[in-house]
Amino acid sequence: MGTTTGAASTADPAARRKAGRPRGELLNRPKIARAALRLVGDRGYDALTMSALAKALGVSASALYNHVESKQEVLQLVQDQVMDEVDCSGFATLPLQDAIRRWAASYRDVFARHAPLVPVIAVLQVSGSPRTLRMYEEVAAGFARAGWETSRIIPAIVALESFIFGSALDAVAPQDIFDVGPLADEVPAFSTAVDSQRATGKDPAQDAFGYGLEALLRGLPAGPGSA
Amino acid sequence: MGTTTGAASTADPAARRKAGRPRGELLNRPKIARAALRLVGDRGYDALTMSALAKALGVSASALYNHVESKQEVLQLVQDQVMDEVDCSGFATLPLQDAIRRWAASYRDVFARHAPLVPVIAVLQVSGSPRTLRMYEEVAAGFARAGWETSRIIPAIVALESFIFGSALDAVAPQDIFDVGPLADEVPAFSTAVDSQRATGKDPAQDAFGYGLEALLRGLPAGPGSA
DNA sequence: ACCTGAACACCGTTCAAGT
DNA sequence: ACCTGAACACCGTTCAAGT
Repeated sequence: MGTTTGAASTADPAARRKAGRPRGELLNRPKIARAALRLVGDRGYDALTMSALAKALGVSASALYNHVESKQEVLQLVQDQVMDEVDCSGFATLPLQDAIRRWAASYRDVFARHAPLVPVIAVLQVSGSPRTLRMYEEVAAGFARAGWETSRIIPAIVALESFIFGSALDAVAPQDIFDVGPLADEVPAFSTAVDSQRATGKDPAQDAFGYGLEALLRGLPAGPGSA
Repeated sequence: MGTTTGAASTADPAARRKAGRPRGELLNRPKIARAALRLVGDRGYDALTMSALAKALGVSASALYNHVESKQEVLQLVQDQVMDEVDCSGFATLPLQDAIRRWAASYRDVFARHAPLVPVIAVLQVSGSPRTLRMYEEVAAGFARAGWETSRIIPAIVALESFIFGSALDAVAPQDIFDVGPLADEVPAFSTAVDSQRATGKDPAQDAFGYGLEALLRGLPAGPGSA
Protein backbone atom coordinates (compact mmCIF):
# COMPACT_ATOMS: atom_id res chain seq x y z
CA MET A 1 0.00 0.00 0.00
CA GLY A 2 1.05 3.63 0.17
CA THR A 3 3.08 4.82 -2.77
CA THR A 4 2.92 3.02 -6.08
CA THR A 5 5.20 3.06 -9.09
CA GLY A 6 2.35 3.64 -11.56
CA ALA A 7 1.54 6.64 -13.67
CA ALA A 8 -0.71 8.06 -10.97
CA SER A 9 1.91 7.83 -8.21
CA THR A 10 2.06 11.57 -7.75
CA ALA A 11 -1.68 11.87 -7.18
CA ASP A 12 -2.51 12.14 -3.52
CA PRO A 13 -6.29 12.02 -3.20
CA ALA A 14 -6.16 13.31 0.37
CA ALA A 15 -4.51 16.61 -0.62
CA ARG A 16 -6.49 17.89 -3.59
CA ARG A 17 -4.75 20.25 -5.94
CA LYS A 18 -6.13 23.74 -6.28
CA ALA A 19 -6.79 25.31 -9.67
CA GLY A 20 -3.93 27.10 -11.37
CA ARG A 21 -0.72 26.04 -13.04
CA PRO A 22 1.11 23.44 -10.96
CA ARG A 23 4.83 23.81 -10.12
CA GLY A 24 5.87 20.62 -11.84
CA GLU A 25 4.59 19.30 -15.16
CA LEU A 26 1.79 16.89 -14.36
CA LEU A 27 0.89 15.77 -17.87
CA ASN A 28 2.43 15.19 -21.26
CA ARG A 29 1.57 13.08 -24.27
CA PRO A 30 3.77 10.09 -23.41
CA LYS A 31 2.25 9.93 -19.93
CA ILE A 32 -1.25 10.08 -21.39
CA ALA A 33 -0.34 7.39 -23.92
CA ARG A 34 1.03 5.01 -21.29
CA ALA A 35 -1.88 5.52 -18.91
CA ALA A 36 -4.38 4.93 -21.72
CA LEU A 37 -2.63 1.73 -22.79
CA ARG A 38 -2.57 0.49 -19.21
CA LEU A 39 -6.25 1.34 -18.72
CA VAL A 40 -7.23 -0.51 -21.88
CA GLY A 41 -5.12 -3.51 -20.89
CA ASP A 42 -6.59 -3.65 -17.40
CA ARG A 43 -10.22 -2.83 -18.05
CA GLY A 44 -10.86 -2.85 -21.79
CA TYR A 45 -11.88 -0.24 -24.33
CA ASP A 46 -15.28 0.45 -22.78
CA ALA A 47 -13.44 1.71 -19.72
CA LEU A 48 -11.33 4.13 -21.73
CA THR A 49 -13.21 7.36 -21.11
CA MET A 50 -11.64 10.75 -20.82
CA SER A 51 -12.64 11.01 -17.17
CA ALA A 52 -11.38 7.53 -16.29
CA LEU A 53 -8.11 8.34 -18.03
CA ALA A 54 -7.85 11.64 -16.16
CA LYS A 55 -8.56 9.89 -12.88
CA ALA A 56 -5.81 7.35 -13.54
CA LEU A 57 -3.45 10.28 -14.12
CA GLY A 58 -4.61 12.18 -11.05
CA VAL A 59 -5.93 15.17 -12.98
CA SER A 60 -9.29 16.49 -14.10
CA ALA A 61 -10.70 15.45 -17.46
CA SER A 62 -10.42 18.93 -18.90
CA ALA A 63 -6.69 18.97 -18.23
CA LEU A 64 -6.23 16.35 -20.94
CA TYR A 65 -7.32 18.85 -23.55
CA ASN A 66 -4.20 20.90 -22.99
CA HIS A 67 -2.26 17.98 -24.53
CA VAL A 68 -4.60 16.23 -26.95
CA GLU A 69 -7.30 17.60 -29.19
CA SER A 70 -9.81 14.78 -28.76
CA LYS A 71 -10.40 11.25 -27.59
CA GLN A 72 -9.66 10.15 -31.15
CA GLU A 73 -6.14 11.46 -30.64
CA VAL A 74 -5.82 9.42 -27.44
CA LEU A 75 -6.78 6.34 -29.46
CA GLN A 76 -4.07 7.20 -31.95
CA LEU A 77 -1.52 7.38 -29.14
CA VAL A 78 -2.65 3.96 -27.96
CA GLN A 79 -2.48 2.61 -31.50
CA ASP A 80 1.08 3.71 -32.03
CA GLN A 81 2.20 1.99 -28.84
CA VAL A 82 0.32 -1.16 -29.71
CA MET A 83 2.06 -1.30 -33.08
CA ASP A 84 5.30 -1.81 -31.20
CA GLU A 85 4.03 -5.22 -30.09
CA VAL A 86 3.90 -6.50 -33.66
CA ASP A 87 6.78 -8.87 -34.35
CA CYS A 88 8.80 -7.68 -37.35
CA SER A 89 11.94 -9.56 -36.41
CA GLY A 90 11.70 -12.00 -39.30
CA PHE A 91 12.35 -9.43 -42.00
CA ALA A 92 15.96 -9.09 -40.89
CA THR A 93 16.71 -12.80 -40.71
CA LEU A 94 14.24 -15.06 -42.53
CA PRO A 95 13.30 -15.64 -46.16
CA LEU A 96 10.57 -13.14 -47.09
CA GLN A 97 7.68 -15.61 -47.04
CA ASP A 98 8.56 -16.82 -43.55
CA ALA A 99 9.05 -13.26 -42.35
CA ILE A 100 5.59 -12.37 -43.64
CA ARG A 101 4.08 -15.39 -41.89
CA ARG A 102 5.57 -14.39 -38.54
CA TRP A 103 4.65 -10.73 -38.98
CA ALA A 104 1.09 -11.37 -40.17
CA ALA A 105 0.28 -13.82 -37.36
CA SER A 106 1.60 -11.42 -34.76
CA TYR A 107 -0.16 -8.44 -36.33
CA ARG A 108 -3.46 -10.31 -36.33
CA ASP A 109 -3.09 -11.45 -32.73
CA VAL A 110 -2.20 -7.99 -31.47
CA PHE A 111 -5.21 -6.35 -33.14
CA ALA A 112 -7.55 -9.14 -32.13
CA ARG A 113 -6.74 -7.98 -28.58
CA HIS A 114 -7.23 -4.37 -29.69
CA ALA A 115 -10.13 -4.76 -32.12
CA PRO A 116 -11.61 -1.30 -31.41
CA LEU A 117 -8.42 0.19 -32.86
CA VAL A 118 -8.97 -1.40 -36.27
CA PRO A 119 -11.31 1.33 -37.52
CA VAL A 120 -8.95 3.90 -36.01
CA ILE A 121 -5.83 2.63 -37.69
CA ALA A 122 -7.47 2.30 -41.08
CA VAL A 123 -7.89 6.08 -41.21
CA LEU A 124 -4.62 7.03 -39.54
CA GLN A 125 -1.96 9.18 -41.16
CA VAL A 126 1.31 7.30 -40.86
CA SER A 127 3.18 10.56 -40.40
CA GLY A 128 1.69 11.00 -36.95
CA SER A 129 2.68 7.54 -35.73
CA PRO A 130 6.43 7.04 -35.58
CA ARG A 131 6.38 3.42 -34.45
CA THR A 132 3.88 2.53 -37.14
CA LEU A 133 6.13 4.16 -39.67
CA ARG A 134 9.09 2.18 -38.36
CA MET A 135 7.15 -1.04 -38.82
CA TYR A 136 6.33 -0.16 -42.41
CA GLU A 137 9.99 0.58 -43.02
CA GLU A 138 11.06 -2.85 -41.79
CA VAL A 139 8.43 -4.58 -43.91
CA ALA A 140 9.11 -2.53 -47.04
CA ALA A 141 12.86 -3.07 -46.67
CA GLY A 142 12.26 -6.82 -46.44
CA PHE A 143 10.28 -6.80 -49.66
CA ALA A 144 12.90 -4.66 -51.39
CA ARG A 145 15.77 -6.93 -50.33
CA ALA A 146 13.82 -9.90 -51.69
CA GLY A 147 13.85 -8.23 -55.08
CA TRP A 148 10.26 -7.10 -55.39
CA GLU A 149 9.33 -4.63 -58.06
CA THR A 150 9.24 -1.35 -56.12
CA SER A 151 5.83 -0.21 -57.30
CA ARG A 152 4.21 -3.47 -56.07
CA ILE A 153 5.50 -3.28 -52.49
CA ILE A 154 2.87 -0.90 -51.12
CA PRO A 155 -0.07 -2.66 -52.78
CA ALA A 156 1.21 -5.98 -51.39
CA ILE A 157 1.54 -4.56 -47.86
CA VAL A 158 -1.87 -2.90 -48.01
CA ALA A 159 -3.49 -6.07 -49.32
CA LEU A 160 -1.91 -8.11 -46.54
CA GLU A 161 -2.94 -5.53 -43.96
CA SER A 162 -6.53 -5.46 -45.21
CA PHE A 163 -6.64 -9.22 -44.81
CA ILE A 164 -5.01 -9.01 -41.38
CA PHE A 165 -7.42 -6.35 -40.08
CA GLY A 166 -10.43 -8.26 -41.34
CA SER A 167 -9.05 -11.43 -39.78
CA ALA A 168 -8.49 -9.65 -36.47
CA LEU A 169 -12.16 -8.68 -36.36
CA ASP A 170 -13.09 -12.21 -37.36
CA ALA A 171 -10.97 -13.61 -34.54
CA VAL A 172 -13.06 -11.84 -31.90
CA ALA A 173 -16.37 -13.07 -33.32
CA PRO A 174 -18.38 -15.51 -31.23
CA GLN A 175 -17.69 -19.18 -31.87
CA ASP A 176 -21.20 -19.92 -33.02
CA ILE A 177 -21.38 -17.10 -35.54
CA PHE A 178 -22.23 -19.54 -38.34
CA ASP A 179 -24.89 -21.49 -36.49
CA VAL A 180 -27.65 -21.45 -39.03
CA GLY A 181 -30.60 -22.00 -36.74
CA PRO A 182 -34.10 -22.84 -37.97
CA LEU A 183 -33.48 -21.63 -41.53
CA ALA A 184 -31.06 -24.48 -42.28
CA ASP A 185 -33.39 -26.03 -44.85
CA GLU A 186 -33.42 -22.85 -46.90
CA VAL A 187 -29.63 -22.66 -47.14
CA PRO A 188 -28.53 -26.23 -47.86
CA ALA A 189 -25.22 -25.52 -49.59
CA PHE A 190 -24.14 -23.16 -46.82
CA SER A 191 -25.22 -25.56 -44.05
CA THR A 192 -23.33 -28.41 -45.67
CA ALA A 193 -20.23 -26.27 -45.98
CA VAL A 194 -20.43 -25.16 -42.34
CA ASP A 195 -20.85 -28.74 -41.12
CA SER A 196 -18.00 -29.94 -43.28
CA GLN A 197 -15.61 -27.30 -42.00
CA ARG A 198 -16.69 -28.06 -38.45
CA ALA A 199 -15.91 -31.74 -39.00
CA THR A 200 -12.26 -30.84 -39.56
CA GLY A 201 -12.09 -29.83 -35.90
CA LYS A 202 -10.19 -26.66 -36.75
CA ASP A 203 -11.10 -23.30 -35.26
CA PRO A 204 -12.92 -21.55 -38.14
CA ALA A 205 -11.18 -18.20 -37.74
CA GLN A 206 -7.74 -19.76 -37.48
CA ASP A 207 -8.48 -22.05 -40.42
CA ALA A 208 -9.57 -19.16 -42.63
CA PHE A 209 -6.61 -17.03 -41.59
CA GLY A 210 -4.02 -19.68 -42.37
CA TYR A 211 -5.72 -20.62 -45.60
CA GLY A 212 -6.07 -17.03 -46.81
CA LEU A 213 -2.56 -16.05 -45.82
CA GLU A 214 -1.03 -18.96 -47.72
CA ALA A 215 -3.18 -18.07 -50.70
CA LEU A 216 -1.91 -14.49 -50.64
CA LEU A 217 1.68 -15.70 -50.31
CA ARG A 218 1.23 -18.00 -53.29
CA GLY A 219 -0.72 -15.51 -55.35
CA LEU A 220 1.10 -12.23 -54.82
CA PRO A 221 3.67 -12.38 -57.58
CA ALA A 222 7.12 -12.44 -56.07
CA GLY A 223 10.03 -10.53 -57.49
CA PRO A 224 12.99 -12.30 -59.14
CA GLY A 225 15.08 -12.75 -56.02
CA SER A 226 12.42 -13.85 -53.54
CA ALA A 227 12.31 -17.22 -51.81
CA MET B 1 -46.18 19.93 -48.33
CA GLY B 2 -49.08 18.29 -46.58
CA THR B 3 -48.95 14.51 -46.51
CA THR B 4 -45.82 12.60 -47.46
CA THR B 5 -45.23 9.04 -48.52
CA GLY B 6 -42.33 8.54 -46.10
CA ALA B 7 -42.12 6.40 -42.99
CA ALA B 8 -43.22 9.28 -40.78
CA SER B 9 -46.30 10.09 -42.86
CA THR B 10 -48.66 9.32 -39.99
CA ALA B 11 -46.94 11.72 -37.63
CA ASP B 12 -48.74 15.01 -37.37
CA PRO B 13 -46.60 17.30 -35.25
CA ALA B 14 -49.50 19.67 -34.71
CA ALA B 15 -51.66 17.05 -32.96
CA ARG B 16 -49.39 15.34 -30.42
CA ARG B 17 -50.28 11.83 -29.35
CA LYS B 18 -51.13 11.26 -25.72
CA ALA B 19 -49.51 8.46 -23.73
CA GLY B 20 -51.19 5.06 -23.85
CA ARG B 21 -51.50 2.32 -26.43
CA PRO B 22 -52.44 3.75 -29.81
CA ARG B 23 -55.31 2.30 -31.83
CA GLY B 24 -53.18 1.37 -34.81
CA GLU B 25 -49.73 -0.18 -34.69
CA LEU B 26 -47.27 2.67 -35.01
CA LEU B 27 -44.03 0.71 -34.96
CA ASN B 28 -42.59 -2.63 -35.96
CA ARG B 29 -39.13 -3.91 -36.76
CA PRO B 30 -39.34 -3.54 -40.57
CA LYS B 31 -40.45 0.08 -40.18
CA ILE B 32 -37.59 0.75 -37.78
CA ALA B 33 -35.16 -0.94 -40.15
CA ARG B 34 -36.27 1.10 -43.16
CA ALA B 35 -36.25 4.39 -41.28
CA ALA B 36 -32.78 3.69 -39.92
CA LEU B 37 -31.43 2.86 -43.38
CA ARG B 38 -32.96 6.02 -44.80
CA LEU B 39 -31.55 8.14 -41.96
CA VAL B 40 -28.08 6.71 -42.48
CA GLY B 41 -28.30 7.24 -46.22
CA ASP B 42 -29.46 10.82 -45.85
CA ARG B 43 -27.37 12.02 -42.92
CA GLY B 44 -24.72 9.41 -42.13
CA TYR B 45 -23.99 7.18 -39.19
CA ASP B 46 -23.29 10.01 -36.76
CA ALA B 47 -26.90 11.09 -37.22
CA LEU B 48 -28.22 7.64 -36.35
CA THR B 49 -29.21 8.19 -32.73
CA MET B 50 -32.16 6.58 -31.03
CA SER B 51 -33.90 9.91 -30.64
CA ALA B 52 -33.30 10.96 -34.26
CA LEU B 53 -34.62 7.59 -35.39
CA ALA B 54 -37.65 7.96 -33.14
CA LYS B 55 -38.29 11.45 -34.47
CA ALA B 56 -38.15 10.21 -38.06
CA LEU B 57 -40.77 7.62 -37.11
CA GLY B 58 -42.95 10.10 -35.25
CA VAL B 59 -42.62 8.40 -31.86
CA SER B 60 -40.67 8.92 -28.68
CA ALA B 61 -37.25 7.33 -28.27
CA SER B 62 -38.41 5.02 -25.52
CA ALA B 63 -41.04 3.53 -27.82
CA LEU B 64 -38.27 1.93 -29.87
CA TYR B 65 -37.39 -0.29 -26.94
CA ASN B 66 -40.69 -2.13 -27.28
CA HIS B 67 -39.33 -3.53 -30.57
CA VAL B 68 -35.55 -3.67 -30.27
CA GLU B 69 -33.36 -4.39 -27.31
CA SER B 70 -30.62 -1.90 -28.05
CA LYS B 71 -29.07 0.39 -30.63
CA GLN B 72 -26.77 -2.49 -31.53
CA GLU B 73 -29.87 -4.36 -32.69
CA VAL B 74 -30.87 -1.40 -34.86
CA LEU B 75 -27.45 -1.56 -36.48
CA GLN B 76 -28.02 -5.25 -37.15
CA LEU B 77 -31.31 -4.44 -38.86
CA VAL B 78 -29.51 -1.89 -41.02
CA GLN B 79 -26.76 -4.39 -41.78
CA ASP B 80 -29.14 -7.03 -43.00
CA GLN B 81 -30.80 -4.60 -45.40
CA VAL B 82 -27.47 -3.36 -46.66
CA MET B 83 -26.40 -6.91 -47.42
CA ASP B 84 -29.16 -7.02 -50.00
CA GLU B 85 -27.27 -4.45 -52.05
CA VAL B 86 -24.34 -6.82 -52.57
CA ASP B 87 -24.36 -8.21 -56.10
CA CYS B 88 -24.38 -12.03 -56.04
CA SER B 89 -25.79 -12.40 -59.52
CA GLY B 90 -22.60 -13.84 -60.98
CA PHE B 91 -22.73 -17.08 -59.04
CA ALA B 92 -25.71 -18.25 -61.08
CA THR B 93 -24.26 -17.40 -64.47
CA LEU B 94 -20.50 -16.83 -64.58
CA PRO B 95 -17.45 -19.02 -64.05
CA LEU B 96 -16.61 -19.03 -60.34
CA GLN B 97 -13.63 -16.71 -60.53
CA ASP B 98 -15.59 -14.08 -62.42
CA ALA B 99 -18.51 -14.43 -60.05
CA ILE B 100 -16.18 -13.88 -57.09
CA ARG B 101 -14.71 -10.79 -58.78
CA ARG B 102 -18.14 -9.23 -59.26
CA TRP B 103 -19.31 -10.17 -55.76
CA ALA B 104 -16.15 -9.00 -54.00
CA ALA B 105 -16.05 -5.64 -55.77
CA SER B 106 -19.69 -4.99 -54.96
CA TYR B 107 -19.30 -6.17 -51.35
CA ARG B 108 -16.34 -3.85 -50.84
CA ASP B 109 -18.12 -0.86 -52.38
CA VAL B 110 -21.26 -1.38 -50.32
CA PHE B 111 -19.35 -1.56 -47.03
CA ALA B 112 -17.09 1.32 -47.94
CA ARG B 113 -20.33 3.34 -47.91
CA HIS B 114 -21.29 1.65 -44.63
CA ALA B 115 -17.92 1.40 -42.91
CA PRO B 116 -19.34 1.74 -39.37
CA LEU B 117 -21.13 -1.57 -39.96
CA VAL B 118 -17.90 -3.49 -40.49
CA PRO B 119 -17.24 -4.02 -36.77
CA VAL B 120 -20.93 -4.86 -36.34
CA ILE B 121 -21.07 -7.49 -39.04
CA ALA B 122 -17.89 -9.18 -37.91
CA VAL B 123 -19.58 -10.18 -34.67
CA LEU B 124 -23.02 -10.90 -36.08
CA GLN B 125 -24.78 -14.24 -35.82
CA VAL B 126 -25.89 -15.20 -39.31
CA SER B 127 -29.03 -16.82 -37.90
CA GLY B 128 -30.46 -13.41 -37.05
CA SER B 129 -29.92 -11.96 -40.52
CA PRO B 130 -31.97 -13.71 -43.21
CA ARG B 131 -30.66 -11.71 -46.16
CA THR B 132 -27.08 -12.23 -45.04
CA LEU B 133 -27.78 -15.92 -44.83
CA ARG B 134 -29.24 -15.90 -48.32
CA MET B 135 -26.09 -14.26 -49.64
CA TYR B 136 -23.92 -16.92 -48.04
CA GLU B 137 -26.10 -19.59 -49.61
CA GLU B 138 -25.62 -18.18 -53.10
CA VAL B 139 -21.88 -17.92 -52.63
CA ALA B 140 -21.49 -21.37 -51.07
CA ALA B 141 -23.63 -22.93 -53.79
CA GLY B 142 -21.41 -21.32 -56.43
CA PHE B 143 -18.29 -22.81 -54.85
CA ALA B 144 -19.96 -26.21 -54.54
CA ARG B 145 -21.06 -26.24 -58.18
CA ALA B 146 -17.50 -25.37 -59.20
CA GLY B 147 -16.38 -28.59 -57.54
CA TRP B 148 -14.66 -27.24 -54.43
CA GLU B 149 -13.84 -29.57 -51.60
CA THR B 150 -16.71 -28.96 -49.20
CA SER B 151 -14.61 -28.40 -46.09
CA ARG B 152 -12.64 -25.61 -47.84
CA ILE B 153 -15.66 -23.51 -48.87
CA ILE B 154 -16.22 -21.72 -45.56
CA PRO B 155 -12.54 -20.94 -44.99
CA ALA B 156 -12.36 -19.55 -48.52
CA ILE B 157 -15.43 -17.35 -48.01
CA VAL B 158 -14.23 -16.14 -44.62
CA ALA B 159 -10.78 -15.36 -46.00
CA LEU B 160 -12.29 -13.41 -48.88
CA GLU B 161 -14.62 -11.58 -46.50
CA SER B 162 -11.79 -10.65 -44.15
CA PHE B 163 -9.94 -9.17 -47.09
CA ILE B 164 -13.07 -7.39 -48.30
CA PHE B 165 -13.87 -5.86 -44.90
CA GLY B 166 -10.31 -4.67 -44.45
CA SER B 167 -10.36 -3.24 -47.96
CA ALA B 168 -13.64 -1.45 -47.28
CA LEU B 169 -12.04 0.32 -44.31
CA ASP B 170 -9.01 1.06 -46.42
CA ALA B 171 -11.21 2.57 -49.12
CA VAL B 172 -12.52 5.25 -46.75
CA ALA B 173 -9.06 6.27 -45.58
CA PRO B 174 -7.82 9.74 -46.53
CA GLN B 175 -5.89 9.94 -49.78
CA ASP B 176 -2.70 11.14 -48.13
CA ILE B 177 -2.61 8.39 -45.50
CA PHE B 178 0.89 7.35 -46.58
CA ASP B 179 2.39 10.84 -46.74
CA VAL B 180 5.55 10.29 -44.76
CA GLY B 181 6.19 13.84 -43.66
CA PRO B 182 9.43 15.01 -42.08
CA LEU B 183 10.56 11.52 -41.09
CA ALA B 184 11.12 10.45 -44.72
CA ASP B 185 14.89 10.17 -44.23
CA GLU B 186 14.44 7.60 -41.48
CA VAL B 187 12.25 5.32 -43.60
CA PRO B 188 13.95 5.22 -47.00
CA ALA B 189 12.64 1.87 -48.24
CA PHE B 190 9.08 2.78 -47.34
CA SER B 191 9.33 6.25 -48.88
CA THR B 192 10.73 4.82 -52.09
CA ALA B 193 7.94 2.25 -52.25
CA VAL B 194 5.26 4.91 -51.67
CA ASP B 195 6.70 7.17 -54.37
CA SER B 196 6.96 4.29 -56.79
CA GLN B 197 3.36 3.25 -56.31
CA ARG B 198 2.26 6.85 -56.66
CA ALA B 199 4.11 7.08 -59.97
CA THR B 200 1.80 4.41 -61.39
CA GLY B 201 -1.04 6.91 -61.09
CA LYS B 202 -3.37 4.28 -59.66
CA ASP B 203 -5.52 4.95 -56.61
CA PRO B 204 -3.65 3.14 -53.81
CA ALA B 205 -6.73 1.53 -52.26
CA GLN B 206 -8.06 0.35 -55.60
CA ASP B 207 -4.63 -0.91 -56.63
CA ALA B 208 -4.21 -2.93 -53.43
CA PHE B 209 -7.72 -4.32 -53.64
CA GLY B 210 -7.35 -5.54 -57.21
CA TYR B 211 -3.89 -6.90 -56.56
CA GLY B 212 -4.88 -8.74 -53.38
CA LEU B 213 -8.09 -10.13 -54.84
CA GLU B 214 -6.28 -11.58 -57.85
CA ALA B 215 -3.68 -13.05 -55.50
CA LEU B 216 -6.39 -14.75 -53.46
CA LEU B 217 -8.07 -16.06 -56.61
CA ARG B 218 -4.77 -17.49 -57.81
CA GLY B 219 -3.71 -18.80 -54.43
CA LEU B 220 -6.87 -20.33 -53.00
CA PRO B 221 -6.61 -23.85 -54.32
CA ALA B 222 -9.55 -24.56 -56.57
CA GLY B 223 -11.40 -27.84 -56.64
CA PRO B 224 -11.11 -30.18 -59.63
CA GLY B 225 -14.00 -28.77 -61.61
CA SER B 226 -13.39 -25.05 -61.14
CA ALA B 227 -12.73 -22.60 -63.92
C1' DA C 1 1.25 27.64 -19.86
C1' DC C 2 -1.56 24.55 -17.67
C1' DC C 3 -4.48 23.28 -14.11
C1' DT C 4 -9.64 22.99 -11.70
C1' DG C 5 -14.52 22.85 -11.49
C1' DA C 6 -18.73 24.00 -13.36
C1' DA C 7 -21.41 23.77 -17.24
C1' DC C 8 -23.07 22.36 -21.95
C1' DA C 9 -25.14 19.56 -25.18
C1' DC C 10 -25.67 15.56 -25.87
C1' DC C 11 -25.97 9.98 -25.49
C1' DG C 12 -28.55 5.15 -24.73
C1' DT C 13 -31.65 3.23 -21.66
C1' DT C 14 -35.22 2.55 -17.85
C1' DC C 15 -39.60 3.01 -15.93
C1' DA C 16 -44.01 4.67 -13.94
C1' DA C 17 -48.19 6.21 -15.78
C1' DG C 18 -51.53 6.01 -19.21
C1' DT C 19 -54.90 3.73 -22.64
C1' DA D 1 -49.36 -4.60 -25.58
C1' DC D 2 -47.40 -0.45 -26.58
C1' DC D 3 -47.13 4.32 -26.23
C1' DT D 4 -45.39 9.05 -23.58
C1' DG D 5 -42.54 11.86 -20.78
C1' DA D 6 -39.53 12.30 -17.12
C1' DA D 7 -35.49 10.74 -15.24
C1' DC D 8 -30.93 8.33 -14.83
C1' DA D 9 -26.27 7.75 -15.45
C1' DC D 10 -23.39 8.67 -18.20
C1' DC D 11 -20.47 10.79 -22.49
C1' DG D 12 -16.84 14.21 -24.82
C1' DT D 13 -15.81 18.87 -24.77
C1' DT D 14 -15.64 24.00 -23.55
C1' DC D 15 -14.44 27.74 -20.78
C1' DA D 16 -13.93 31.18 -17.04
C1' DA D 17 -11.16 31.53 -13.11
C1' DG D 18 -6.99 30.70 -10.89
C1' DT D 19 -1.75 30.46 -10.32
